[in-house]
Amino acid sequence: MTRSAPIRRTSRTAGSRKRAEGNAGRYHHGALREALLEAAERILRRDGIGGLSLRAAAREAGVSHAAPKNHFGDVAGLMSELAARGFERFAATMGRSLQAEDAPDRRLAALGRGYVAFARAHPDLFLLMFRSERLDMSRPALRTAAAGSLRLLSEAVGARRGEKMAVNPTLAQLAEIAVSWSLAHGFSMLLIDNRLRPLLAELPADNGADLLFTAMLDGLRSRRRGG
Amino acid sequence: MTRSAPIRRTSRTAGSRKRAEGNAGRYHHGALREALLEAAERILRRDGIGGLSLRAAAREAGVSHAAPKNHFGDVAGLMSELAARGFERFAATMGRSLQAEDAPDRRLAALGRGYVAFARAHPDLFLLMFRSERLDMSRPALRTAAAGSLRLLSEAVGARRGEKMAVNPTLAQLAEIAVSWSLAHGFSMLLIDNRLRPLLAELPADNGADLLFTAMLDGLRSRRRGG
DNA sequence: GACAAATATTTACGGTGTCAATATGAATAA
DNA sequence: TTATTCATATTGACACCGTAAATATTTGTC
Repeated sequence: MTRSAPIRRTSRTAGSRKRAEGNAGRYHHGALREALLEAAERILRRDGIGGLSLRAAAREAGVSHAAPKNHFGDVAGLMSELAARGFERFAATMGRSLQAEDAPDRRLAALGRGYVAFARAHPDLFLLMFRSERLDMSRPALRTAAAGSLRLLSEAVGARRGEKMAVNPTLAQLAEIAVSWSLAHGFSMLLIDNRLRPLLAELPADNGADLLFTAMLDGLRSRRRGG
Repeated sequence: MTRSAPIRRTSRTAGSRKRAEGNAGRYHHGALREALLEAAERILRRDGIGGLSLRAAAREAGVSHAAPKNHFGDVAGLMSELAARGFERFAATMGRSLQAEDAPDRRLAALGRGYVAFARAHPDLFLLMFRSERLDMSRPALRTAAAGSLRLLSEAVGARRGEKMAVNPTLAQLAEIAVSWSLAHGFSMLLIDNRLRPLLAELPADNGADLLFTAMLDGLRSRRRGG
């Protein structure tokens, strides 16, 4: 993730640079789109998904409440671009998890752990990424980014099955993708919505979720051997 | 001070019944709590979760926007009571699914199908039931109703394992509960959020979701036998 | 009938998204 | 250089939203 840090130079030397990066305080911000996305992500972390609004992002970025319209159109636009970035980081997280393993079945399990780890590390971003009613799924950036994450899963499943994923996947392939996805997604959702508390209450407080998820995968594996 | 508005009286005969059911239009509604819950559910169906608000529910019930406060306190109160009712019907749906089967493993599968069927039949109510940020999980009605649904699942898993669920469940038991729950929940969420579209595009349009979910459960069963 | 408690309304405040009108400045052409 | 055009930002308005305080009305109870 090589994103150049936004240098907020408040000096007014600024010269005649195109799209200066640190125009805070000027009438034309210069890099407002980027600044708004960063502001929105900051809000998401600090105040949760309930605190994120167009006006809040504008306030956080230090511009007027209507300024975001030029860059995102409406609130769904901002949310969707933010979600798209989320999916990119999501895929990166799972990609790193994959690299740590070699055997195909272990790689699929690692993908699942990466899925859950991302949801736990960025719960509100994760919620936003899957809150369709606040998103505009027709946005190319969002479509592409979401599709990228799905491809990761699809290929990991194909590898585990020792099959190459063709244009027309079989029902068994689709079913295994759906199983893996539903398992990781359901666990993540229930976990960050605090719905697993009754189960986690029976487990060590510090790493109960990890323990439980590992036991879930182990249980499925032992089933395959005839449990 | 002469205020013109509050005459309203639509001239029903309206004897002196206590808690009459048809008090619409009177200053004291008589059964406003119930009416608000029904109004809210109607809105949820008609306008989706984005259209549901305290004021919208009051409007739909024909009372002033501040009237709900007496019965639910705040917006989380209304949402939570609505979610509690949702969980009761949720449990009833899954209970009916259970009754249709006899063998424990088929009963667990039926529970999962009931889970998904409810989510598809009442998508916005289902979303609300699991949207923790808009709920007050400390409300007894909601706690109780949610716990009831979980107990259904817990017992179905216990029966499948041929074990009685004790006060202190084992890790393997917890793991199987979490697997079943995560699977049904993740599939439901992804389905009603339209995230499974890439997968369903490869399947018949009319019953692709059923086909896929069945294939998922079959895949897991065949694993147990050594696939 | 008088009075207290419950319930509903009105009014007000600050928050939200979105739109239209306006202001500013950067880029471009003359 | 100067003039003009166009993208970008601000301002103000409107209709929603949740919540609170003050007020009005009805019900229930002495």
